[in-house]
Amino acid sequence: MPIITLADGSKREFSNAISAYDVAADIGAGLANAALAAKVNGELVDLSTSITNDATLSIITSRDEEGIEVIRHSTAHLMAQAVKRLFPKVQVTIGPVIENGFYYDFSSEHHFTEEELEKISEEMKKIVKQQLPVERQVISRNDAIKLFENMGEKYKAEIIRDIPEGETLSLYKQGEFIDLCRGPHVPNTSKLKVFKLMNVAGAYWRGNSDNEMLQRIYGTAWGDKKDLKDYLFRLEEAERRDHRKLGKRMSLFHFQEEAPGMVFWHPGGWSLYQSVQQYMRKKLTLRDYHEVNTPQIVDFTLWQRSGHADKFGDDMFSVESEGRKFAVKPMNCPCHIQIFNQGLKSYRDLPLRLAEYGSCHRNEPSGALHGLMRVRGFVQDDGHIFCTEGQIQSEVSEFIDFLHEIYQDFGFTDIIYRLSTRPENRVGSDEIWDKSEQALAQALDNKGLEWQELPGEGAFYGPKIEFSLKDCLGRVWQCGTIQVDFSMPARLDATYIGEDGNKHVPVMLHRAILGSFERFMGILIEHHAGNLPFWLAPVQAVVMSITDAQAAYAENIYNVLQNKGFRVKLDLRNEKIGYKIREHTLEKCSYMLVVGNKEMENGTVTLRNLKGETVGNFTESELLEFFRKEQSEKN
RNA sequence: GCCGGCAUAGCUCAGAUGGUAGAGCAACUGACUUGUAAUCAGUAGGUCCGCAGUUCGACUCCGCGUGCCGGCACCA
Repeated sequence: MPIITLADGSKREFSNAISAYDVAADIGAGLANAALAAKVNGELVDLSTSITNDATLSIITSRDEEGIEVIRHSTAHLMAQAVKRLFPKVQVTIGPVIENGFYYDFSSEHHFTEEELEKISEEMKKIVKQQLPVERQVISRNDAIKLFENMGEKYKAEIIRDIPEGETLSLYKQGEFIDLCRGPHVPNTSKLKVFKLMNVAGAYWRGNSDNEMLQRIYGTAWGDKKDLKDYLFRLEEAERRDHRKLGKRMSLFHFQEEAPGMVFWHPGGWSLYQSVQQYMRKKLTLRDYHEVNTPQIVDFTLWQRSGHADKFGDDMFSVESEGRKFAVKPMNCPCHIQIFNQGLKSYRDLPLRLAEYGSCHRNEPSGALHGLMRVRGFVQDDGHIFCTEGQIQSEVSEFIDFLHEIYQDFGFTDIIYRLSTRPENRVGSDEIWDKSEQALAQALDNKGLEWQELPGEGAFYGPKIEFSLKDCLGRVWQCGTIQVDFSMPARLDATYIGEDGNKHVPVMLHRAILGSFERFMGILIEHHAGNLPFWLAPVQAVVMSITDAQAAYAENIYNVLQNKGFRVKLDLRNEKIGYKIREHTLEKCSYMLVVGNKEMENGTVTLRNLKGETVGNFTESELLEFFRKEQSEKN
């Protein structure tokens, strides 16, 4: 006689075991119709699940986040069924839910085309119309292996073989299609109405590049049509922010074939770059960093000693001269140790913070290049903190505060924190790794930050915290980082004299806030959709005249602003004011200063911002005051 | 690097089935002296990514290369 407690706290008693679906039907036909899955005692299950004992129950519909996930998961199965109908030779592999949708990986000689996505989509709609019930069935591991082998699905069989013996597995069957799956799923294919297949891509079996390349079809699925429409609209909006498009339109930078992955910065882009760099310089000084500069090209032996050549030798650009092999530096840390090593250091010198806007080159795989986000030539806001073991905690903590301050100033508050721990290929003892990982985890916890662990993703010399931001399409890019390194200083003979009069090896913290300037520019451009805040805008103001009569007056205002250090342009062209405004708006110039006869008579300018609002009429001194205030917000 | 796609004027893009290219915007010239997102007219502009090949003939078809795009893998 199960007593079922519903989400609203009400209780219902039933005389026999009852399915979640029947409870929904008992509550109301509308709910039964909307029901996709159920949550029994907090566990997400199929609607067909039979409830035999007292339990709490909530019915999951497309209004619940979990309901949407069930839809996406079931839509992945639906797509696999359609693919198998159209391409019987194809083998299925896995089809998980991802943010905003799902994918399914197929093994197939035949390569799917974009047009075939249409056909697959049509077939999916047919299956929806057939209203096939989706049935769960429990099966033993051995029977499952046999079943899929008989179907010729060797990938599924392989997946099951990797599941520990004795575990019960579940199958889901809809019509002729059977898939191994944990579930839960919608009760019937008729529930899957709002989806769109997005694109085809290659993906390695089990994510390993030594394995076969499968074909992945990405799709999106939603609870109702409006949500799908909104999603597709958001995608379009996002594409409009793409830094590669804006960079071209605003003439900030370009790439060309002769220098793949390396940026040609145009005046506007370089202005932005310089604004960011000068801002960082001020901030670093306030935090007791000392800026240095080290060679671009350094003998390969140094990279061998540091351990980089072993792991990354092939990814370094190298040059040869008089029989010596040099590497174009891929990073700055070994060079900073060389500076540390000059002269005897005392514990009193620690922590010693060295910073460099170090230009680095890495021969990234061609397929990895992506606009400004992933390049071969870049500059880091790099820094290395040499300290004692006891200073790690406070240095990391201070660094996180520093990073937050900087991100805040640039308008970033949505930060993803991740801790990458020891990889298989590494240097240093396990004790040292234990200590380093704990130090970083504790620093994050002390700040009350929510973080995620990435096991095995650390650098070869130490664990790291990664601070990531998202691009316009939701792709996550690492910008900031702090890494604990107990190994490299020893490899490169760094020592200091401790309180005890003996030599000790310092700990080195590798750290960056922006990461690479290039990537950060990309993120900045997308974050602001090109409408950079005043203090960063390549062109802060354009002075424009209505007719020739105001030319001298306009030029004077232009000169005053320029002499005060603002980035200004003058537009005296014989064009209509609407034409000039349109052009400078598209160029994303922060303020437009219009001068006509009215302004000339009153000794003012009319200020218009990028949103198209008239800010007001300003005299010369009022204007300077206004701009100074805008500028000083961040500097 | 791997799988797939793409590469035409400064930019955005048209150009079935092979017959050596076209629009809009931008540029240039001229007229217009203009009040808050496009004034009008005219002119010029192309090794159709590169290299080979098939063909009487290739922007178009085949091959190789390069770059870019979407993923995957990689990311000190």
